[in-house]
Amino acid sequence: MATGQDRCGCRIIHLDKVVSARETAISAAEIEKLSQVFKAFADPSRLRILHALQEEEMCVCDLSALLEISESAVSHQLRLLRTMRLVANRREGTVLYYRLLDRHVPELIALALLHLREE
Amino acid sequence: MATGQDRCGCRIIHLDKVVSARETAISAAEIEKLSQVFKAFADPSRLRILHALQEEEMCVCDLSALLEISESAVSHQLRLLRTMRLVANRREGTVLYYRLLDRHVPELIALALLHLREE
DNA sequence: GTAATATATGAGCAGATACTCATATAAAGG
DNA sequence: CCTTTATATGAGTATCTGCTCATATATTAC
Repeated sequence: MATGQDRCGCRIIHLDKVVSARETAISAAEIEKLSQVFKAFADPSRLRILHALQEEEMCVCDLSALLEISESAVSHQLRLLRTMRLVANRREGTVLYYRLLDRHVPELIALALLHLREE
Repeated sequence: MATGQDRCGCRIIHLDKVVSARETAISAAEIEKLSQVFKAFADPSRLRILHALQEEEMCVCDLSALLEISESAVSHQLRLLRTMRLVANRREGTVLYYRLLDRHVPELIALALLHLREE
């Protein structure tokens, strides 16, 4: 494991802090996944989709009308959310109804909103 | 307010759902701010910085050593987090010590981690 | 004052991202 | 079978982002 001192010009003032931070640090793999979760929430269109689905399942063209963006754009975002396992769909004829797949989604949005509103 | 029907090719299958979703929708301004909050968490380097600062305040070069990225890169990320009012600093001589400015930061990270680990 | 240290900041660039547009697919109706 | 409807998907593109590199600033030591 590199200490950081063996790298060009990389000084450490408080080695103890760095060492103890390394001990409690989240693994690189988990950090990567974590950042992708937040990335899923880090776009206005996806946020609005996730928030709308909190109330009830909706199909692509309804979401398109709600957000006032193209159905293609909605579909692309839904694919990303599907890949992230945040939403799932159910087919009824030609219509696909999307729903939230995870109870943490509303919690994360609510917590972030709380943060905003306390500023 | 546009109903969505007056736009080229924008169909609505379930008008009732769209209308009720519009009623409970978060305002555009808040959606924008919300997405920026999540964006602040949506990068591995920033996540690691925020997580490290949960334990104790740290200076730029310590964070640089911890993350193994340049001090300039850390400084740029810290500026973003400062602008977002997620961190603040205190000067002691030439050293700037950064700390978390918001109690929701650890909560958001913990909640997202919980989500990950329940998969 | 000058030099050194710790950090900030602007420009520039490679990669990521959120859309558009055209095309493909899947189910239902005829 | 062919057509329509609802959605998916690939390519292309403009914008955004996270870094590097060079330079600027602020504080301390001399």
